[in-house]
Amino acid sequence: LKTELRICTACGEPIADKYLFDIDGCAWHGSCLRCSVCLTLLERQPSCYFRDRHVYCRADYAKTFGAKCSKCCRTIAASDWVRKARDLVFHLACFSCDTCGRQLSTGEQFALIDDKVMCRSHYMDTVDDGSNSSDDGCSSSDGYNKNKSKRVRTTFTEEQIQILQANFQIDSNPDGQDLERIALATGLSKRVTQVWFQNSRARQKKHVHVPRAQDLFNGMRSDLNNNNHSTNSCSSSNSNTS
DNA sequence: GACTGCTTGTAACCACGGAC
DNA sequence: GTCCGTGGTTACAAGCAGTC
Repeated sequence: LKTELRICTACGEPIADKYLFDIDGCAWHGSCLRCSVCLTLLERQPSCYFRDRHVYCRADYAKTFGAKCSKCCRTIAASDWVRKARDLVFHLACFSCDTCGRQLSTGEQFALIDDKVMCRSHYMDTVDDGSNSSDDGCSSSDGYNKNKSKRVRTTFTEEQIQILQANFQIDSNPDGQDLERIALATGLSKRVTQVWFQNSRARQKKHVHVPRAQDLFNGMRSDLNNNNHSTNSCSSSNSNTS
């Protein structure tokens, strides 16, 4: 509450309102506090950003001044999952080996050479090539085969699982565009997302079948109970089922 | 507590088939 | 031929029990 009238930074008019917005020494009418990019009214927003005498909503500030992914050079949104390597920041899906393109997982070892990310195996290849044989032929054409038996397992976060499961309930068989959208939302690669949906469909089928077998078993048990003194063959089939 | 071996769940992969 | 789905398999990671 001010005793002297202050000038609104946006409209230049004195502010006679009971309340005003004061950001870094500049004042606004509540009705004048808008994002300078999208013009969204920020009066009731939980936060806003102020830079070079311009006000921004959260999203536009991130777009304009936010960190950029060191791989794709696109802006990193506040909601994006990221990985950090030294002072570099990557989208989760962009944090992949520059040689083989494989997305790197949490806890996995990697190398950072001249702002390029390398998985452990390709980094070791590079080191080996430099120190041992300069070119033995096998690594140049298909060096990945050497490490093909080493399968790297992605560990999903709880949030990623929630997003995937929510989408699975809506559509268990999403098309390519939906897969890309879900991949973007989770920060996973499209391939990993696709495999997750494949496995989930298989799991669902499996779990549908298991209860039926259980029902069958329960049915047999109830039959057994109904025919209280049945023959030994019944009990033997019972044990087989279990 | 540390180590080992076994079991279980599941991500990733492969082979195959169908649709286009 | 390419793309995508399914079913089956492989390999990884975590949990658990047993042993020292």
